[in-house]
Amino acid sequence: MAPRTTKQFEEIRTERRAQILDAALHVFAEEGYHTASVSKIAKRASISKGLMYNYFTSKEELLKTIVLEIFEEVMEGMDMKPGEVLTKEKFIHTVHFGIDIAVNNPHRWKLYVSLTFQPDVMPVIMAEMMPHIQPYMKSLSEYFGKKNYDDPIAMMRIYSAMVDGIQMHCILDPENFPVQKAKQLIIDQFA
Amino acid sequence: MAPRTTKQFEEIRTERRAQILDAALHVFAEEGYHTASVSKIAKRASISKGLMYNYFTSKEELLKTIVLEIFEEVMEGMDMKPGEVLTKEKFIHTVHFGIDIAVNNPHRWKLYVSLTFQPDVMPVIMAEMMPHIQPYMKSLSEYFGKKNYDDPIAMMRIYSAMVDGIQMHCILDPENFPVQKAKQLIIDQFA
Amino acid sequence: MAPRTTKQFEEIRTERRAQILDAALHVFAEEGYHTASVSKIAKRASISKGLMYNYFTSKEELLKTIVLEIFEEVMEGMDMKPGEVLTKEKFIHTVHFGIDIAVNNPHRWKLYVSLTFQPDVMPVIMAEMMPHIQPYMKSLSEYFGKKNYDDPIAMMRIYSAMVDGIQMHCILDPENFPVQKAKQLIIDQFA
Amino acid sequence: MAPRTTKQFEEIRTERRAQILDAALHVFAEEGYHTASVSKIAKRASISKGLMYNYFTSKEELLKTIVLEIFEEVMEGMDMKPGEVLTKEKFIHTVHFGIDIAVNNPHRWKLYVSLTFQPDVMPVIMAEMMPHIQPYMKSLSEYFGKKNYDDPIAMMRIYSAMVDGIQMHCILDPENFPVQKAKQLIIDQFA
DNA sequence: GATGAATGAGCATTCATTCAT
DNA sequence: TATGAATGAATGCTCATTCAT
Repeated sequence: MAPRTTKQFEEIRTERRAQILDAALHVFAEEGYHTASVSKIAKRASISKGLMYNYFTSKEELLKTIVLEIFEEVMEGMDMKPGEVLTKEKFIHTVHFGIDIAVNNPHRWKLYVSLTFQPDVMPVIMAEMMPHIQPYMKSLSEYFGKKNYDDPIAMMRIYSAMVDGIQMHCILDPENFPVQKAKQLIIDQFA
Repeated sequence: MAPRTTKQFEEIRTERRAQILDAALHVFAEEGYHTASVSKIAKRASISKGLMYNYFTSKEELLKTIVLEIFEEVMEGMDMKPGEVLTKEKFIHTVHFGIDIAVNNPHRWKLYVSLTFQPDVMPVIMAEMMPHIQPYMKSLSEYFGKKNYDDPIAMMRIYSAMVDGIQMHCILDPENFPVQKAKQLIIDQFA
Repeated sequence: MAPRTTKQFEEIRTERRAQILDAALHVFAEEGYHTASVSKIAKRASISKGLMYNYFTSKEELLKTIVLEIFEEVMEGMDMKPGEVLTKEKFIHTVHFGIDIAVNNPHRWKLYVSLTFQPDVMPVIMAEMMPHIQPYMKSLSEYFGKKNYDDPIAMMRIYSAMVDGIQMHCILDPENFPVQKAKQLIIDQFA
Repeated sequence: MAPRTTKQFEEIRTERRAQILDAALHVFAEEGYHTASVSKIAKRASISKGLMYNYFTSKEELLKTIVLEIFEEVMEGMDMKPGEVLTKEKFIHTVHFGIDIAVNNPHRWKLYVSLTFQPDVMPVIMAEMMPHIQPYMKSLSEYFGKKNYDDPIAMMRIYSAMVDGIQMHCILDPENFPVQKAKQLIIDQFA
């Protein structure tokens, strides 16, 4: 019988990979990174534990991959060129996008935030992310500078904190949290 | 040797208990709840593992105790009677106190927040807390109602989210976060 | 495409086989039998794991094959007919050949010796070899008998032990071990 | 009830430790280091796997401990001061002792030799030992120098090889190998 | 009260081997 | 013939918890 073509193999791998990542994300979100067991992830992905290790070298790599994937999605969605000066429209788009992404990906976001508070897992990942976040924070500071705030960096920090708080509540109680109103308040306050 | 009096025993117990809780808090904060080992906690408290189990029935109980302790401290500090109608001064005090407590107890607070995102540990504790939080949220809603906001409950939620975000950033970057300015912004916005 | 002839297929098989054995030998020698993984062997032989199992039924068979191959090479090189009475020249040739084979095939020999000390793998192989070694040991005993040693079998054992020791050191430190001098000493002592 | 005294704890630990090392030695010798499982060692020592890790941090540490213990025993038994010039009597004692130790500790010695051929385990240990072996090799070289051999270092190497070969055969076939005769031959040849 | 030896279930990870294509 | 995805049993190791003293 003819062996599988390279393309067939690639398709299998791509699909399986996604399957595993999806399973991992859900199990991580449901139980937390440490409590989640590889067995459970494999079971949820309907594959054997061994196969998981054919795709990812460790439980930690699974985590890193998930976190970096959403991070890239965010950075891309923000669509901010390094050094770019924000217009009001762009700023407003940023607010909407930044909050919506948490609303639309509650699992991923929950995982992401929970990791921020787990001193043992994140340092490596955070270190990798920081350089990419810097320009975004700089753009924000400059935007606030343009608006004649006396301490634009402080404003940027407060703005970020408030958005993070809103994201948090969106995740923890998506049913009841008044997202739209919250966005409007942020925009009225900072834009 | 003269036998110890009951009172002496009690003193020893009280002190030991505090010793253990303090050790646990630090180890939890440094390594995260799951990564922290009972051995390490015992070592840090300079007692044996066995003795720890004489004071707390499990690692989880240690956690619960810590969380509930800070929770009680918060509720007490808020000093809000059920059904009480907030004055502006009281509201402002609430803002200050709520943020300061995170600033002054970063370890405890970090632990507290991280647990909020660990679905496997907290549910029990959260369930226990909820009834105590309700009246506080009600008081806030009513305060916002008095100020003629059209949806005071939504305001209360947004306010809470923003304060939580600020607390978070205070913990994660205590050096650089502009706490005072943030408080002022909150007060200007909501008081 | 013209179908391959039977002969062509055979050639491919022979070559592949050698390829695999060579890869296995090197990986075994570099990492030890147990540590070596089939994946690595396949990779080194530039074939798939599956194909390897088409040629050898197991990792252990790979090992057996390698060991038996060198064993046959040795027996052939010794060129000793069963029952043959050794001349001095033949004995000297035996010494040279026996030591040179280790010098010239350090990988194979190292593997061979290491297995001698791994009780879990060799018994089967050793059992298979023993009958072939017997006549060689007998010839040696008789040679020593002719030379009026009072216990020729003991001499044969001691001689073998010393040669083995020399082989060992040749393998472990080929740069510095004085092979020629060692051979001469053996010959002076026993021939 | 009175807690155990420190001395009692020490006794328990000393005994258990020996128990575990003994079990490990036998299992290693019977199955080889890699094939031996920690479970089996624990079972043979009649303790739980967990307890083993209370005494040794890893399977590898078990191995190191065993190897270093016998190594120290050997060095002590050789009783050779660094820089010491060997007398004939001392040299003869060395031969006897060096071979007897293998005869008397076949398990340990077998383990020791097998490791010499396992490229993945020993490097670290060997590196640690080398400095201690150097002076011993130097003393031997000097002894052979005194006897007017033209290349005393070569003689020392050949001597070592032969002794190693004899040790090897003593271990592999203790019943039949003529130890006494072998010693005598070595002494006649080199002393 | 106090100790730390002891347990055992659980976990991440590896790897020889099989099998559909 | 040839591939590499897939399996699953086994392994080293950890750690909350118990218990004899």
